[in-house]
Amino acid sequence: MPTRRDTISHLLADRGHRLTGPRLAVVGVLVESEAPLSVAEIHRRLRSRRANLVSIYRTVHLLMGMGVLRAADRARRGQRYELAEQFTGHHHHLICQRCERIEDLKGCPLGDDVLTRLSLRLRRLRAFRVTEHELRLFGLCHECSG
Amino acid sequence: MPTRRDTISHLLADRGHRLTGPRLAVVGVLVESEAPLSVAEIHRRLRSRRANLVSIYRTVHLLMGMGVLRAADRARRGQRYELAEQFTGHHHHLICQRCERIEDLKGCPLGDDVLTRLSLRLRRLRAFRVTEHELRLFGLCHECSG
DNA sequence: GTTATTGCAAAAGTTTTGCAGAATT
DNA sequence: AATTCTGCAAAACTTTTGCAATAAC
Repeated sequence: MPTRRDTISHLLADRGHRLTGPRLAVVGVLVESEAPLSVAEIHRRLRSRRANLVSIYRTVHLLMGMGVLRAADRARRGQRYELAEQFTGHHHHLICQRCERIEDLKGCPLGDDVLTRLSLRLRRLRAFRVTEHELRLFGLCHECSG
Repeated sequence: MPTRRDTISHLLADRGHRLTGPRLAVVGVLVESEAPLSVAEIHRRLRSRRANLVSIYRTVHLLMGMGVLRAADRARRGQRYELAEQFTGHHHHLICQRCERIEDLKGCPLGDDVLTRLSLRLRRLRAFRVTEHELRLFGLCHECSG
């Protein structure tokens, strides 16, 4: 059974990309990690010298283009802010992947019951206390899907 | 009935903050906006001259500290990346608000049925085509809630 | 041997900080 | 009048780009 590392290496090779030290190192770190990592964190886990920071950026972009990686926070240009829910009411977001428009979706597709059960379960099983949640629906807005 | 703008102005004043031009301008833009805005976008909407970029940053931080604003993408230090779901399986994230640890939550609290109905509804009513979704549960991890 | 890839240097973009002058209370 | 707040300048970070040297095929 091939490891995910091997699978991704072959994907790279098959598409004509070279299997270089920095690329394999970055893939290795991402495969081992149980959580999303920033470029700086990848660099740190490589003990700073198996790949230059710039090469990590380039490798990450290459892997994103191939669909092997995805960005956990997708804000491209700067953090975005909105009024707290005491002013806006509870809502979530529709995010267009093409034009980056963000629309509000009032209310909550997760019912109160689902949320309550989920919170209880996470508290018991993982000792995690949920205080807030956020649902983001990605896709194409009415302008971009027309 | 007081506008949200008035409510926030009074909150500022009550806590001893001064009601200055730049602050009121930033609050005004955020109250009017139907979507989260970056600092650069706020600046642009103010036609660049009612407040300096630096003052917008400071106002945003002030309002965040007061609980009036919240950040839509919460990554503090750089974008984070993870393997695509073809490698990890469908999952969501538990995010600790204290130590910023991110844990995976395998599976999906939104059932297939909820998701299907939601997608259909958004397509019909808003012409939005959902292709992906992401649920983030914020709270305290087992280390931080102990 | 060819060509893609790396690493350095440096630029571009975002966010933070220090400080003197301006504005609010 | 007393402070807080602003704007400028400049620093600290994160991310991107150009180019010569290096490494993969």
